[in-house]
Amino acid sequence: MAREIAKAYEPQRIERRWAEFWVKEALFKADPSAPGPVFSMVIPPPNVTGSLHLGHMLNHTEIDILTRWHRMRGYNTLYLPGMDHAGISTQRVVVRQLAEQGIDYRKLGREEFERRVWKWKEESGGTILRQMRQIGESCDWSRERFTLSPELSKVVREVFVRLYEEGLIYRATRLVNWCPDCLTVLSDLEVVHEERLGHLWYINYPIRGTKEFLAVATTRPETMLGDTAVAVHPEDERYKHLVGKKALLPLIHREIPIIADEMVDREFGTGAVKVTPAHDPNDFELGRRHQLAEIDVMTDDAHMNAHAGEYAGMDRFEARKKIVEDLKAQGLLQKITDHTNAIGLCERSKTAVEPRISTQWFCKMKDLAAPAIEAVEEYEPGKRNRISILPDNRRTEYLNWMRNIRDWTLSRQLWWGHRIPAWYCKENQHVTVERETPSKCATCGSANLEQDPDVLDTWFSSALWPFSTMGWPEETADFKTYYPTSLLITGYDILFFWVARMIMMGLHFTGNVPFRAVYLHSLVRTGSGEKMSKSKGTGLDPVALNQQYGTDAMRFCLASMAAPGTDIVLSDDKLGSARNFANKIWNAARFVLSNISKFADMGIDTADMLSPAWGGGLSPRTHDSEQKLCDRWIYSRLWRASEQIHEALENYRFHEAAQSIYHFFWGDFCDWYLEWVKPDINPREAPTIRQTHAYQRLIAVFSASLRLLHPFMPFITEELWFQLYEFGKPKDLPYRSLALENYQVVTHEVEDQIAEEGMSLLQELIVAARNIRAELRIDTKCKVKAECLIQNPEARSLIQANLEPVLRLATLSDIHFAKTSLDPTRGVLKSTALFDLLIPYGEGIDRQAEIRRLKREIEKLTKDIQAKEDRLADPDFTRKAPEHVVNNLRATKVERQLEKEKLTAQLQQLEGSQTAGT
RNA sequence: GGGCGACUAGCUCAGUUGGUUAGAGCGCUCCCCUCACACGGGAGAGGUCAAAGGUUCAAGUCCUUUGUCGCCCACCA
Repeated sequence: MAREIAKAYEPQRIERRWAEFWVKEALFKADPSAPGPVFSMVIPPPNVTGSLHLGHMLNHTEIDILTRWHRMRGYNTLYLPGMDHAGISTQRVVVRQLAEQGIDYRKLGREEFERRVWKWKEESGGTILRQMRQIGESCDWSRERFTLSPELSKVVREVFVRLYEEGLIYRATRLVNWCPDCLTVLSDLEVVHEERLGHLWYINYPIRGTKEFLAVATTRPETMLGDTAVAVHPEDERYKHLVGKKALLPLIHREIPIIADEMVDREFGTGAVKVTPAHDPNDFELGRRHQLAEIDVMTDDAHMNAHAGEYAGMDRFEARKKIVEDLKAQGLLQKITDHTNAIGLCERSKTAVEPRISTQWFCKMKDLAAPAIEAVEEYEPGKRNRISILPDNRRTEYLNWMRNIRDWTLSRQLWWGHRIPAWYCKENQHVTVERETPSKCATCGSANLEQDPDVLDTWFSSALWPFSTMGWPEETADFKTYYPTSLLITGYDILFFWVARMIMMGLHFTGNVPFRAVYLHSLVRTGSGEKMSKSKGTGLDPVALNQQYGTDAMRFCLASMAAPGTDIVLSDDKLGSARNFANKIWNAARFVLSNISKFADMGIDTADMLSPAWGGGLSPRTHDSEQKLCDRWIYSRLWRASEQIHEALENYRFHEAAQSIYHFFWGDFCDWYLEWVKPDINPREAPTIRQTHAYQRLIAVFSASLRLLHPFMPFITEELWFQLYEFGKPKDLPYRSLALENYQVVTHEVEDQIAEEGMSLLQELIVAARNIRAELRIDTKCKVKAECLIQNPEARSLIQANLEPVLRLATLSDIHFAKTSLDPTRGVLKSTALFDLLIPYGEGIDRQAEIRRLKREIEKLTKDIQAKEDRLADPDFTRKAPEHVVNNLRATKVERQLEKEKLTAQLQQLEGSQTAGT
C-alpha cells in the first residue's frame, strides 16, 4: 500500500497535532546547565483582559522565529511565557461584566471582587495560553509566570521597600491626573491628549469697592467656583493698579485677591487669569507660590461638591452649561470665542481627566534614569551593560523622554493589583513600610495599623519582569544563566510604559541591563489605518484567520510584512498568497515523496534515498562525478538563501528573511530545479544507482529547505519532516522533531559562482525561446526547432551538455547551432550578449509588430548606451569613482553595444526584405 | 507649541552604509487544467521614485525648502 501525503493541504488537520506534540514532549524546556551560547527572551506579558489580537500574533511570531532559529543553531534557548494582571484594564473588564449582571462591584466588597477577578484571570489566561500553543510558540511552559503570583508579588514588595528605604519612593500631596470614570489617579503616561474644538469664555469679575470689572478668559468656567485668586502679569500696565485689590467671585460672591505673577501671559485672552489651584496644574504651582487656598469643588466622579454651592450635585459639564447661563443672565459674560485646546483623556476610559489635589505615592525618577540613559546613549556593540534600541528613531524617542523624565505616580485607587506595603497607625498616621505585614507601628509602636488601600500601577510589576521571572533576588540558576536576556521584542507603543522602566529597574536592582537589545516592531493596523482594537471591533480575529488560512500562512504573512519602521496593514490577499506558498511547499513535498512511494510499492527499500535528510551533510563532493550543473547550482542557491536569511534575521529584518526563503523555494527549487530533474527521478522500474543518487540530492536540498523554513512555518515543516521519517527513516531511530535539528546544513563549500553563471545562461536561453514562442503564438504543446548562434565555445558546450532539459523546458525539438549570423527575416530572433536564438516563422506572421518591438528595444539601448558613454567620457568620473564601478560600467556598455548592433542588423534586414518583397 | 516618520508600478509595500537597465506580492493582459500544485505553469504591459533647489564623478538613497498625510511628546488659562 503506497504511502501518500494527503492531496490537499489542510492546515487545520496538521496544526493541532503538532501543537499538542510540542507541548506534550516538553521540547522547549530550558536547561540552565545545558551547553552552548545562551539565547533568552521573556515574553511581553499579554494582559489577561481577553484574548490575543493580531498585534500579539506579530510580536509572538517574531519572538518565536528568532527563538526557533537560535535553538536550531545550537543555542541554549529560553522563551519564557507569562501574563500581566493589567490592573486597571482587567478591573474595568470585570466591573463592566458585573454591572451587566446588575451587580455593583463596590457592594461586593474588596475580597469578593478580587475573587471574581481571579476567576476571570483563570478563564482568559487559559484562552491566551491556548492561543499561544495553537500558533506554535516554542515557550518553556514550565516557566510560565504571572505578575500577580505570590512569587512575583514578593519581588514587588522587595523592590518597593528597597526604593522606599533609599528615599526614591515617597508619599506626597500633589495635583494629579484623576479619572472620574475609573475612580483612580493616573500617571502622566496614562493620559492621552486630544485636540478638541472648545470655547474661551470671557467673564467679568467685579472689583470690590469699585464699579470696575476685571475680565478673565477661561476654557473651563465650572472651575471658577474653586478660584482663589486672579492673576495678572506684574508689568502689565492695564492691571497694575488692581494688584492687591480684591475681586468678587461671581455667582458665589467670594472675595479673592488679585495677585501678580510672571507666569501670566499678557498676550493670551485678557491678560488676566483666574486661579484655580485645585483644578489646574499651572494654577496649582502658582497657588503654592502665593500660599493660596486650594478648593476642590468636585467629587471623585466629577460632580460638583458642597463647595459649589447651588451647583452641588451637578455633573461638571452640566454645571458648566448652567454657570455660563447664569453668568449671561447676570451680564457678566463678556463674550465667547472658539478655541482649540488639547484635553487630557484617560487612556482606558477616554474620559476627560480631572486635575485634582490628592495624596499619593510617587517614585523619583531622575537618579534611576541616569544610568538608563547612559546604557543606551553610549551603546557600542559588545560593550558591557549597554543596550541597543532599534529602530533608531525609537532610540531617540527613548533618550528624549528619559532626559525629561518626571516622577512616576505609583499608587492607584483600585482593588486589582499589588497592595502597597505601607501601613498607617490610626493614632498618629505614622507610615510603616515593610516587606512582611507589620504588627506594630515602626514609629510609635501602636498595634492599631491599617494598610494603605491602594495598589501599585500595573507597570510597576511589569518593570521587574526580566528579573522577577528568573527568581531574583535569589541567585538562581535561571537568573545566572538567562539574565540579562538577549533581546526584547515589543511594540513601540509601550516604549515608555514598559521598556524604559525595565531598563531603569534592571540596572538599579541587578546592576545589569535587563536585555542586551531591544527591537521595537510595527503595529498592526486595520485596512483603514487605525490601530487594531477589539473593543472597537476593528481588528481581524486571529482565530478566524487561522481557521481560514492556517497558522503557518499567518505567521509567514506577518513575518514577510514585518519591516522596521512602517506599520502593517494585513489583508486577505496577502494572507492568501502566504497560504498559497504553504500549499506550494506541500505539493512539492507530495511530488518528491509520491515518486519515492512508487519504489516502496515495488518492494524496494527507500531508506537509502532519504538518508541525506538526517545526516544533514550536503557536501559538494557527494556523488561528485554525477553532479550536474543544476545540482551544483541549487546547492549554491541554497547556500546563498541561508546566508541572506542569517543576515536578515540578525538585524530583525524578518521581511527580507521571508522573501529570501520564498524566492529560493518557489523560484529556484520548484520552478527550476524540480522541473529540471523530473526525468531523473521518474520511477519506471527498479532504481539505478544514479537514480538513487539523484533522489538523494533532491532529498538533501528539500530537507535543507524545510530546516530553513521551520522557524517561519513550524507546522507544515514539522509535518513534512515527519512524513520523510515515515517514508524512510530506519525505525529503530526514534522520531526527532525538526525543531531540534540543525538549522543550516550547507557550508560555504557549496557556493559555486561558475554554476550560477552557467545556469543563468541556460535559463536565459530557455526564457528567450519561451518568449519567442509566446510572440509567435505557437501552440504550447508543439515542439519546434530553434537556431542558435553562440561564439563562446564553453557556453556552447554547456548548452549541449544540458540539451535535454533545455529542449524540454523550452518545448523545442532541437537546437541547430549556426555558424554564421542568423537571418531575422526568417523568424523571430532574440539576442543577448552571449547568444542569438531564432525560431523560424510558421505562417502568417506580423512582421510589423516585430519591427516595432525591435525599434523600441533599440531606442532603449541607445539611450542607455548614451548615458553610459557620457559618464565614461567624464574624466572626473573615471578618476574619482572606484575602479570596479568604472570597469563594470565599461563592460556593460560593451554588452549593450553588441546587443544593439545585433538588433539593428535584424531591423535592417527585416525592413529591407519587406520593401524588397513587396 | 516642540519632535519624528511617510510620500516609489492600478493597490499594498521592499529598496542597510550614495555606484550596472529601481524590485516583490496582489491586480491587469495573453496563452495553457502538461501525470506535485489552477492556492498552478508560461509570457507580458505598467514607474521622469510627491515638487523645486543643492552637495557629489555619481542621488530613490545625503542636505534645504514646499506640499499632502500620519504619529509621538507637551501643565499656556
